[in-house]
Amino acid sequence: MTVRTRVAPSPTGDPHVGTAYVALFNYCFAKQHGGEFILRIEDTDQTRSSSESEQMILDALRWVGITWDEGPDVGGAHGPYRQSERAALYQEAAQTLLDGGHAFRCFLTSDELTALRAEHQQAGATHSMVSPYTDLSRAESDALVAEGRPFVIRLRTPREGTCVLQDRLRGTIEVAWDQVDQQVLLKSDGFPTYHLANVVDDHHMGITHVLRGEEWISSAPKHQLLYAAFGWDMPQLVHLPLLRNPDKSKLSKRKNPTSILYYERMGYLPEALLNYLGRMAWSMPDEREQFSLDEMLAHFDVDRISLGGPVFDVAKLDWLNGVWLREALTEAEYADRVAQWALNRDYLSQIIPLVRPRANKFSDLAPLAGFFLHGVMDLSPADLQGLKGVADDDEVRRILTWCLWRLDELRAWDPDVIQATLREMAEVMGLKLRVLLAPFFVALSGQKSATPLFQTMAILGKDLVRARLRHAVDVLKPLSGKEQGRWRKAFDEARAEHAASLAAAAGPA
RNA sequence: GGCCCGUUCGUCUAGUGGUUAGGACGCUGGCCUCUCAAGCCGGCAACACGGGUUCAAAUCCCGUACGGGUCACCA
Repeated sequence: MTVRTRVAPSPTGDPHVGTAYVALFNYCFAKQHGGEFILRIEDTDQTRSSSESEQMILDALRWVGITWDEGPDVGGAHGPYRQSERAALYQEAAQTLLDGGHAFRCFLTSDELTALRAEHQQAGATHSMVSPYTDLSRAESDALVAEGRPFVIRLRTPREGTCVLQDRLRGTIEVAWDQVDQQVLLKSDGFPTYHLANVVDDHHMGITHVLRGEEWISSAPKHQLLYAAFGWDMPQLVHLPLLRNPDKSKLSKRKNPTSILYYERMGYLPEALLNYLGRMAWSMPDEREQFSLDEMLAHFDVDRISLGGPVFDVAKLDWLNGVWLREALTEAEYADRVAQWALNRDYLSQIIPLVRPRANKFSDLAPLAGFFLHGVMDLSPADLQGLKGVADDDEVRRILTWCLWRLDELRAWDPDVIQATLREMAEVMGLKLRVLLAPFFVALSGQKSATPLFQTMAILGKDLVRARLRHAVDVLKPLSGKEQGRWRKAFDEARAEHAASLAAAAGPA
């Protein structure tokens, strides 16, 4: 049997380092067994998935140096590799489950569901929730469908006994069946949830080993149930420990840069980033720190994965990247990489329109545009103090924090959108645009004035902007947990108020 | 809160019954040196706790504590 593994990202945002981490382990495992590694796009969430995100994820994985044998862009014998293009398969699978009595239609509306959930919680129940439609006869169920009642298809779970699972790294895991919920398999929009699509695809794509994040352990019983219902062999499960923030929580962009694009932008070598990810939860048998993908592949041993969740430590990544830069590249390669990074026609041509009006000679460019080549800016509190129209440190922190939150919601990232957003924030906060923008110039360029802000932000990119703004806040005083809560509430209220006043102004004439 | 997973220096880790518990990052002292890095040499620093099992436990078992995940028509 050929070993086949996969990574199955959901195209709902920036390419995450966690995706590269999981991909790396899957890749190494498959390749070292002479197997195949597949990339599948899990875009069953119609409201959040986007093709831009999919493209970014593919590009980012390629950038770090991971390649796949089958995938949406390279094809393969088990396609299509995008779940949105496999809808019929899931419909059919759901029907099979329904017919076999392994699933049932649930006609609960979302309001009813919410109410039920609240009740369930209130009662302090220690088992999972059971739908009132669980035991509806097929005839009754069909009748409701004929009436046109919307429904979802849920998994029928045993209410007693114990589910026994095997995890390659953790051994036997036992879960009482009454803890397993009647997971929605097919949503009312006809799309499958992760659980159904994942099992169906892994089977049809011949996946033999599933290396995935630890967060999936608790849903493994459902998956096992599905495999059994279909009469399929279940792949071997390997739950990898989750990458963590310094505070040990699951790595999140609120607390740590998580986008691969950020690391690319900061000037890390893809080889170094991948090398670093390979050091997360794993080590070379001889404990050497620096190794290439091929070297990792040659020595990889899935059973030597350690289980404590590793903290993603940028300081060590910096050191490792430095080792690559100093020792692994020739000078010529080094020059090429620098050019590739930022000193290229493409990047310069974005910057030049902004600095050309301001420069009288090329040597003016360094002070004018040097910040385009920086990581986070080297700031002291004084740099952010005494800005005209800004009351105090807390106001600067509040401006940056609120705008950061608002900016995080943006999908598009271009000068117009940024401009509209910041103008809106000025209104929300009751500040003149000029005043609101003042801290931005300092945070982003290190100077009180710089190139036009909105274009500048667009060029710097969302990730770097986020990092610099957050750094500026931290330089004054990091946001405490308490402030975070208070400010978030005030932020939401101010926005609601602003929206209301807009509505009133535009109201019926 | 229920359930599940985890726990070796601050961080990444080696270690699978007998080790002075090793390495790496960071921090720190020194050497080198036109400065700063880099490099080299040294230092600080860990088996969460409590019970067992055993001649012997970081390693096996049980509890406790702590951390994490999960309880969505998101993945």
